[in-house]
Amino acid sequence: MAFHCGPVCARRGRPSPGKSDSDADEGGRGGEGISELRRVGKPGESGRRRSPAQASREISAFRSQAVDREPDGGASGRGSVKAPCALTGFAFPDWAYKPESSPGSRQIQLWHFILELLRKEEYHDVIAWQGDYGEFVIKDPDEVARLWGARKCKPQMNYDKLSRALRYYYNKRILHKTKGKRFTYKFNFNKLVLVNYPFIDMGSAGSGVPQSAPPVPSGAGAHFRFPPSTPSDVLSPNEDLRSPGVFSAVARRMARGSGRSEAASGRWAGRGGGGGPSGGGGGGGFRSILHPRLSHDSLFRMYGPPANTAHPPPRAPPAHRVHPDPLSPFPVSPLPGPAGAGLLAPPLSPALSMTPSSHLPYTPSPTLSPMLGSHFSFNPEDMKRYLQAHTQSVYNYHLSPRAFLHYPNIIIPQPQRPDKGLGPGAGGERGGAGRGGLPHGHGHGHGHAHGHPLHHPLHLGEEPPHLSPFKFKLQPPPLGRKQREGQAQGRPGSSSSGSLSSTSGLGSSMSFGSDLSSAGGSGVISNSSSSGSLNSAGLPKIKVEPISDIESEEEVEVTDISDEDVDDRDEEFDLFPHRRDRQLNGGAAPPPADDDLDEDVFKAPAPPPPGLPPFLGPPAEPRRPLALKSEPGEPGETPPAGAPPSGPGGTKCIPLKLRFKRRWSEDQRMEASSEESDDKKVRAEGQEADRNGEGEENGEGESPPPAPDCPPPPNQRRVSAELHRATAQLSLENKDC
DNA sequence: CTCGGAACCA
DNA sequence: TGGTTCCGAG
Repeated sequence: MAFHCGPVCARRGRPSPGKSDSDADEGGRGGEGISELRRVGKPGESGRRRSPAQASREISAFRSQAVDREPDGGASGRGSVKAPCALTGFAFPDWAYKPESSPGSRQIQLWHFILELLRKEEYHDVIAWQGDYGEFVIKDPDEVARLWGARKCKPQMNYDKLSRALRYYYNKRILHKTKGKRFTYKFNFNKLVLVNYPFIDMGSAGSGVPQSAPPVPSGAGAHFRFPPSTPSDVLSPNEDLRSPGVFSAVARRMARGSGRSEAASGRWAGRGGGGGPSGGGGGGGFRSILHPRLSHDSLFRMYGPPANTAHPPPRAPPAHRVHPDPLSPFPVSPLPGPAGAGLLAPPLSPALSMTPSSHLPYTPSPTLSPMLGSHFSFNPEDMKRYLQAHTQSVYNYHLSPRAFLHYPNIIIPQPQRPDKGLGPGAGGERGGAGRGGLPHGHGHGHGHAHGHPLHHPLHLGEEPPHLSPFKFKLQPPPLGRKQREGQAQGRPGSSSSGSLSSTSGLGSSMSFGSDLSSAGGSGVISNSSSSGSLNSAGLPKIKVEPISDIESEEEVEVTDISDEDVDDRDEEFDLFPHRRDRQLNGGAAPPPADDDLDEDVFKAPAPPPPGLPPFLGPPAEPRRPLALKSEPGEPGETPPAGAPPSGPGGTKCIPLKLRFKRRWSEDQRMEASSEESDDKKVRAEGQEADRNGEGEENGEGESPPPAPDCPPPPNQRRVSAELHRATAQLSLENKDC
């Protein structure tokens, strides 16, 4: 067993570059000796014989690490980020590795390592992407364990241990297990990305494309701060993961949002298509991503012409899930191969895949990308682009129309958010806006935490002056299974955990700055119209269109950012949006309406309570507030059974706080039952998906690519306008209340 | 196989 | 913090 622990191991730090081979030392180091004795017994890894090839692989693996770190000269230079290594293609910012930043992350982390292996073709026989986006299979567990052990200088490493480590990621949401499939796990790239790059300023993304404008280094006042957060932030499960509130939100949205109807069900629509292996050129990758349901045209319509004129006309309908690289979860293969073209950014996240490429302003261009060759990179720039794209997509695409309206300029929280400790008001998660704002509620908040607005194409610039950190986070911290259980038990009342408090913060809920308001351009509205799903999602329950029959609920599902947060669920997988719905249903009580509720809350006219700026009613915008809830009859708002009594009708007037509370309570309940929910959700989702015609990720097979449906009706805009109005009214009402 | 608790390490 | 190592349970 030769593990290469050499240099690498020696220092916690990263191996020095180049050393690759050297490492061969085996690890014998006693350091860990601890249990060697014990371990001895285990069969395991130890014995594996490796083929030379493997050996080489190992080496390369190590090497890659070292290499990766090269500074990139490129744009990325900014900040502490290190340049991605072209060689590896997979680069992480230094901080990712660095100890200093985060205590925890001094060394390479397992997920990094996994990703690394994944991106290397050499290891495809050992571990490879498979199935849904982000899903990978460990073909040779022992080998992977060995490699890992080598990297960590833990000769005794075996799959059992490695898998344990992997399981810890579940709670962090970095990974989750694909049930039913052996050795199959799925990355939650959103988390990874978001987590790591929460600070990225999306603002630039807006219209445009970053291409021309590389992200500005933080120094410049730009929002983009690179290394703001410490790595720890990055990964920390509780907050950290979420921290990227906005992003999260986005992600969620992506996942969930229209998701359900759209991508959601489908899994990442993106998968394939576009880009070819090479990443298809610039936009290609994304393009492929478009949600099946939406046509480019629609998108455009919805959002208006892409900011960049440059965009090529929408292509033919993207093939869903077609990927050049079968192995890769990304639309564009992240793999090092030829694909060089694929820029990481976009492809990176499976989530992205969901996004419609069309708008993406972002066009991957080699030039732009520092990492040309690389596919997956954490390079800030790439990430930024990625995120931007993400954002856009999210907002544009996945967010509810409402969201768009309101959040046109969503800002990403700055790295240093004060909010951390936010009080109730603050909302717990840092994440700001995205997070969903209100826990269930809608988030009206302003999400912007200052910062970085995501803009829509429509509104680019405005950033709200305020930087408030995101506040709303109602969600309780993600719970582990155990925790959940515990909660369940404990939580008779409602949220037991402290998280609540944050929740309570309803008020805290996100605050959207004026930004949001600004957003609204018509474009936004149109969005809503886009697909039924969107509508549903977006606007509060107004059914603009008869969406498919699918349960409106689902369709409705998500919507705003606020929803987003819906919490953990989302969080869990941003990637997997659907779950949430399921959960609701499954969840204890939540009546079908749950979603509604959730949404309701959000929907509720959120007149932002004092703390919250009105979600809807953007000041800036002339448009009137939407009727958030105009949901017809939606008792939706009404509290679910368990929910507090607000009459259906009455609900409208209910103070936001109450609403939030209710929502919160519900959530809590749900959470309690959540355990099941996952599975259930999954199933449900799957079902739904099926209904929709889209498959979900359920581990099982891949579902066929979803067919796009529901082109947005032309009148959507009108509708949306109406909605806005209604919203506004509601808002007013609420205020009164 | 998978999960997750617990103790422990760095 | 992020595993690593054991281990019992399903």
